Amino acid sequence: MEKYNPSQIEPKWRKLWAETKLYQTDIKAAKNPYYNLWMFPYPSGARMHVGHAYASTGADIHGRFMRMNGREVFQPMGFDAFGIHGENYAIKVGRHPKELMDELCDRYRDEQFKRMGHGYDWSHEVRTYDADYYKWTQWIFLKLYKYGLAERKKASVNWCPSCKTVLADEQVLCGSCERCEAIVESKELKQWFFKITKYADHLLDNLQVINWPQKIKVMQINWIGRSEGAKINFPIFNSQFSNKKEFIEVFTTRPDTLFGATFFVLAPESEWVDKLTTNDRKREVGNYVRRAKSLTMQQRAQQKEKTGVFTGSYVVNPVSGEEIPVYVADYVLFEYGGGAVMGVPAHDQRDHEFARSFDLPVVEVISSDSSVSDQISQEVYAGEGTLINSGQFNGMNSVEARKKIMTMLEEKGCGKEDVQYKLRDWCISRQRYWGAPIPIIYCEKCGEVSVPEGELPVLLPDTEDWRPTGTEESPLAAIEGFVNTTCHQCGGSAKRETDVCDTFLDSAWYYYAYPAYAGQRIIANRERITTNKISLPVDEMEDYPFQPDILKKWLPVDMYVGGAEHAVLHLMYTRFLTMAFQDLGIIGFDEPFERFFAHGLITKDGAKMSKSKGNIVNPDEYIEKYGADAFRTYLMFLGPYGAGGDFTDSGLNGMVRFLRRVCEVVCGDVKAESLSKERLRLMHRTVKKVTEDVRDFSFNTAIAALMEWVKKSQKSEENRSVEDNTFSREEAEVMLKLLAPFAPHITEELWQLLNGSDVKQFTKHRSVHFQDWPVYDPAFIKAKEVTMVVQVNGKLRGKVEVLSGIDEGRAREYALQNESVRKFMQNKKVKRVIYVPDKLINFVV
RNA sequence: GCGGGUGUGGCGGAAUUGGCAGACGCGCAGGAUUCAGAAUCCUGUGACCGCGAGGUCAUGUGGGUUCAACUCCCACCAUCCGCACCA
Repeated sequence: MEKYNPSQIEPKWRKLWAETKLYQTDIKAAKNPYYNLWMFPYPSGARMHVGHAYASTGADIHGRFMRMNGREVFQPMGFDAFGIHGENYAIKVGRHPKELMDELCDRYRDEQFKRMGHGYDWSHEVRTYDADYYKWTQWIFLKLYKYGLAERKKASVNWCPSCKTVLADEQVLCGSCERCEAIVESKELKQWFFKITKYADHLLDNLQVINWPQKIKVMQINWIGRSEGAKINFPIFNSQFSNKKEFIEVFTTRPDTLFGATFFVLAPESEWVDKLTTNDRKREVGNYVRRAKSLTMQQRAQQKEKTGVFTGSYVVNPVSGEEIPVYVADYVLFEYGGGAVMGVPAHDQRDHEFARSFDLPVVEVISSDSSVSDQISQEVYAGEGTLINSGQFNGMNSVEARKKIMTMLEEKGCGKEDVQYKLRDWCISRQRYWGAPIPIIYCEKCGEVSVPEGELPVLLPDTEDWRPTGTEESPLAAIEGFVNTTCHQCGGSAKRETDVCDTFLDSAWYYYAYPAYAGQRIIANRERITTNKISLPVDEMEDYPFQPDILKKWLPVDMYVGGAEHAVLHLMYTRFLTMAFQDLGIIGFDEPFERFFAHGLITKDGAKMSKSKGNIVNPDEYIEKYGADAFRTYLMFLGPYGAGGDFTDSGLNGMVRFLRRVCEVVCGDVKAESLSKERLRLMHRTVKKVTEDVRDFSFNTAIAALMEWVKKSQKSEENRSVEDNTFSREEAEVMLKLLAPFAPHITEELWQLLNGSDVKQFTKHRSVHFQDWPVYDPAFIKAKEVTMVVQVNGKLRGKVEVLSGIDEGRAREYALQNESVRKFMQNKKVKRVIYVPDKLINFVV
């Protein structure tokens, strides 16, 4: 091949691959299945981003590698195009979401993803806004509803004033909306929730058995936020209540500090506030609560000074018997631990700040066991230590005291062990248009009724008034033909739920749909569910989208590649859903992804890419100019795939140079028929290195090894003597196979040239992508002669070539033949010799 | 504040897990080719001293362990990410 011409060969091969259905997997017949999945993208801009190209390329390389290692790889693709991200973009450009998403998905697929040369099986493409898809999203909602995992309840929820909808906790980042960065407000609204909290421990425990990056596991652990402690009852001491034995419950992780509780604080939203406020303090407390409720959570957290007001009431410390004042303060969260806190100012930073503001007594009850200087440096000691000022528990270690105090409380019936979680239920209602309608109706007589499964999907009505209203109601609420319906139970008039599902529900189950999806629809299955773990008996026959044989063959997903930013969003929701599916008896496993790999992010010229900086990398331009192979390989060469890298335009030239050199080296006239030991060693070493690196997602070093191989063999003895730059046939085949996952087009072209194949007779078996991955022979890797490093006092003083495996005495002899070494050894006495066979000898003098 | 990560030439990054620091690539410099440029090829490229052979210093900073430290330990600094009044 004279010239490296990607613009000619790349489209040619993509066309042939499509025509021969090279990447279509036989879902039913596959014997050695491997489900390789990449987080499907959501179109939220005119074109695909370079981040999509980067992430998808790494996943594709993994899939190709597994295929060449004998697995039947299923690598589907689709679009997460239902939901707020796409809708926000539609609002921005003033287009109807349906029309826009059809256009964008087609463009992303046909003009962009297909040009990357990925081995996707597009015959199973999924789009989450297809009625055939969201029918099953609604079906999932109904299943969870039926078994008590979905419920409508009034709660304090996050409201994004810009997106005009509520959001789940996970979709609020540092007090701002995940999508538009507006500051989130809190509102008391009746919304639909999925009970993910029921699975808190299951989600936590399973982290120990899945092969996921530690980073993601830690984020999930922190998000679930399991705390072990106690619930303690504080009796109310107040003239208004003197006759009743009422008490307030608080949660604490430190019951050992109970003797140090000198005050009591309620969250402004707590129902106790009204009950406990004495008449003379009603006005002041009312004002404070009103003000607190008007602040966003972020504003509350950013206040420098702790604020609050006295309610006029007292509660009794259950161990010391002291009456302690009850305050209302906005530093106490209503959603956590019952919205009340016992104030221990000596051992909690926040309580200490509050006590200082209100001149409340500080009683030290834990004495630090560490040195005096440590104690002085810390105002508030939150660590473990010895109990003081704590009655019969004095002198006891705080860890032990914790248990003893809990036992005592339990015996007295005023407390018990308890576990609290930071995790809250998943709010899935959205007051938006572009989502799956929640399949529930409200009947005047029967109340809340689910839509019968046979009536699914509840179609999203077409309308021109689809923009968010800001009235706490979805635009669907204004469409009478949609809202008004009849109750299928009593036949009376009823109204539909008008909110739609969170888009994270759409994406929480898409990988179940891929294998079941063919010809744009899910092939449903009629099955009797029998293994239901949730107590309700299930005896009906019903349609469901999971065909047992396909499920068993393809799921769980073998490898999932995606961004770490979804750690507590998609990755948490989808684990929850899988666990729920198992408990519902519709699948037989509880983790969706056996392995997950989090890719890094790319920067441009050292800076984060952003429109304002004008440093956006548009993949199309680079593919056009350099070809997909060079672009792919370059992206993977930037840095470790898990860490990302920095994109510079000039770097691509180097990759084109490399691919051109590969063409030269593979297609020149073959001169070296039998390879020297050195050349063989080089080849086997490269196979080993590339195999291990690709297996470990170390794509950058795998490419470096291939480059090194080309460079070194060009300079080897054979080539120098014949003044030629070619590989032997064996080397050429191995090179093409090793490079094939990175540069699929050019390797296919060269493979066909090498084998003199006729393009018209191209089949799977003739494709380089269906060849067996090369194996290396360790016997060839081992060198007869090795370079031994000679050190004197740990400093490099010389190198000698020695036979591999010589003993220390011989090594010593060789080493001392080196002049430079002798110079440093002169007039010195050898105290010690350290010998590392085949590597190094060090004389200590 | 808490949790996790990272820190190596002009730049992106290597280093078989304690054993030759800087693989590979970009960039740069010199040379070949060319009327000239582009492209391509060859050579060089951490810093400092030296004409040279060679030497000294170098992996964020300071200490330590070791014959030997980018790698292990302690302290600190910088930076990125996540969480953030979770009792």
